[in-house]
Amino acid sequence: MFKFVTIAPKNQTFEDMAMVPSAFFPIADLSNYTKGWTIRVRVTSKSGLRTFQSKNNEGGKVFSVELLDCEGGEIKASLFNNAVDNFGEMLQVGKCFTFSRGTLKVANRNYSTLSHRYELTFDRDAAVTEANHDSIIDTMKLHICDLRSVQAKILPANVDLCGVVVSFKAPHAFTSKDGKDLVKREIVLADDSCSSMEVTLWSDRAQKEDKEFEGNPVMVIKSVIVKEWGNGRKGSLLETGALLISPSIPEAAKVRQWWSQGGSSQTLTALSDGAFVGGKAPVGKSACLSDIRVASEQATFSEEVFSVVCRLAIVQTKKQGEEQPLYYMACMELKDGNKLPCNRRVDSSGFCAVAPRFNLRCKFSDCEDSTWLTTFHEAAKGALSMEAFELKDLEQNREAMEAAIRHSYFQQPWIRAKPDHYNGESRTNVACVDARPVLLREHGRFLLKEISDMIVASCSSPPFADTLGSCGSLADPSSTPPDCHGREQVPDVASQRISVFKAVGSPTGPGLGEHAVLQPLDPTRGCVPTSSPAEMLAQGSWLEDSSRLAVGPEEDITQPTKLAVSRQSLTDICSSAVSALQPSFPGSPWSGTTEDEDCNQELRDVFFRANSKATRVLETRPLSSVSTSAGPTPSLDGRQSPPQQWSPAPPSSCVTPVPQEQDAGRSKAKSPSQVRKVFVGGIPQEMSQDDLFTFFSEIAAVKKAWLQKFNPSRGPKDEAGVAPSGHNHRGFGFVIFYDGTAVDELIGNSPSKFFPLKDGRGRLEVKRAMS
DNA sequence: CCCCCCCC
Repeated sequence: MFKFVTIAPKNQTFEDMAMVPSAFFPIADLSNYTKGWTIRVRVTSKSGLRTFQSKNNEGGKVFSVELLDCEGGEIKASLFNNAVDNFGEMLQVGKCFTFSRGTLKVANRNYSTLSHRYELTFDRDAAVTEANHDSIIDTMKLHICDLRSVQAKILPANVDLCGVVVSFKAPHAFTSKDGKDLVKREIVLADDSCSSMEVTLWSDRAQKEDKEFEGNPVMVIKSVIVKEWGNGRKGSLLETGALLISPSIPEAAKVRQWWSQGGSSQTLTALSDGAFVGGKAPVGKSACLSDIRVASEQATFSEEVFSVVCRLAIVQTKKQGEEQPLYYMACMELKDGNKLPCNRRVDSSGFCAVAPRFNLRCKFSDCEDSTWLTTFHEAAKGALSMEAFELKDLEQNREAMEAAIRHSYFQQPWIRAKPDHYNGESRTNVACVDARPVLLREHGRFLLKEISDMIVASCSSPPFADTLGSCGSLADPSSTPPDCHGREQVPDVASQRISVFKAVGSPTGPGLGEHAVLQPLDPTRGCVPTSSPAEMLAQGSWLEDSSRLAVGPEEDITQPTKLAVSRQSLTDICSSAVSALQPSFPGSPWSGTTEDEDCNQELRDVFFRANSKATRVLETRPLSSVSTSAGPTPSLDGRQSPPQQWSPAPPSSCVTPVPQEQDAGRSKAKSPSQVRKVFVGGIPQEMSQDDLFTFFSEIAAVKKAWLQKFNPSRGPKDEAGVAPSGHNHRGFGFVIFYDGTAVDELIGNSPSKFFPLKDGRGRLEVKRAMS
């Protein structure tokens, strides 16, 4: 992955080579156990001087340098106050010095781009002398990484790049929101991994003459911070970094050659796509709530933002019987420097202008999972479609307040959620950073495309290879409907029908949609006649968003069978396609417009295309994670639902009213992912995440599998979380199956089961996951 | 002892 490149100074002599550096301590070995060390180093970068007000109100000043020694060790050093006076002028980039009498402390990962576990600080005791014999120390150390691998990095990432300047903008001067005058210039770099990324240069580097950027020069840029921006990734060259134009290093020559021998006309994969759909934060990856759960369990430093269409299920109004505050009074004064309100909590005396701001814990649900998200003011306004003062107006009456909140339950926002970070530490908490109305048209089309793609995929691959596997192993054959398998052998195109199901469930139960009852709905109209959520609630039930698409013979579905487990993504795509396309859905932009008809046509097209290919796609997940055996899905009262008439039903009658779940609100039920998740121990270091996935895929359909990495915050900086000993993971991991019955099959009632590895190198221990 | 990687 990393290429190790060093840039040697010119005129390196034999004498230099022969000079034994043993008198000097290797930077790489410095730690806070090292005493009496002296290092001999080259300054490879130097920051500007900063002044500050320390906590005891004394003024201070500091600047920092990066130091490189002859063995390639690098460390950051900060010089304070007296050291600034004594050595500030003397320390210049490119020159060599000996340093001693400094203090070592564990490096703060946030502020150091180097990989050293420690950093140095120097103050009045510091001893720094200029050294002459400097030529055995390289002038710079690069860890060049190609752009394609930047795409896969956990963000924010710090990388060194070597690429061709494929385009550049003019320098642009502006004032930041903190009042700083800044100049930036954006360039686009491309390399022989056939990828390109936008990188922002600052101040002097931005103000180099245009001609420096003309003619597709190769540039090496060291210390680029890569972040998610818009729908892509974008780099920014740090002050401590370096910009080399057309350097004489092998990497530059290689990229140059690639460019001149056809690279310039190749199609490049662009990592940067600044386009926003709206709003300031990144739109994020389209996901399900279970993806958020998995990401938060992994506790990485990922900045990934997830974009989920889901429903607001519950707001935490009480915690262990205690009423929870739903908003707080915040200072509305504008902060100096920028025009944003300071939002600090103020006491009841309120010395400055105050306004209520939401601070909620909200549970959101989608077709697969539910998750609690910290939901601050802006996002809460969107999720509740309510202003905080509307709630405060009811403060005399708590019940009215809670009722007002409940009124917003089952709204379907489009949220963006982001793992919460605090001082650079990743926390298991996830925050909802934004909630806004679903862009129904856009979302519906997106889903339609997925449906379409899946239908194509399921037609081209052996139909139901995986389904049959699952069906065979997971279902009780005696209770499987007889024609479930028979039909697949000889598909009778003419008799195939497409059915759209919606699952009807109670919103209060765990994992919304358990105890679901299937309703065949009208395929010929291409849309699902349904009641509005308000009507459903009035009936004491709710048309849950986990609608399913099933394509199959009519008779298969008129018997409300529990359908075989197959493709997970089918669950995903159906989760909102139908509601997004419901003309009757309140507020739908399609309502009563010609778009209404357009979208129905699209839906019809997709369904009929599927129909003509005689595809049979069955249900993807057990509709009840309580009952996992195959066979008829019982309705709530324990009776089998009667066969449904295959005819369009008027909206109000197409949904069977379902009584409120008796055990609504029970709290001990496992979430769907817990039921389907196992702990795997005894994993050899050579086993990769993909191997883990493959291993268990041979047993049952695996949704996700991952290895537990070392916590990067607890070790030397290494974004891959690799421990110093070269271990790739902690020897254990987790697997989530599509279906909880896989876990039952695997483990049964035993505390754990062992699975030998094929190559005889030990065995894996599988247990039920604790959470 | 500090800065918190700048902007759209």
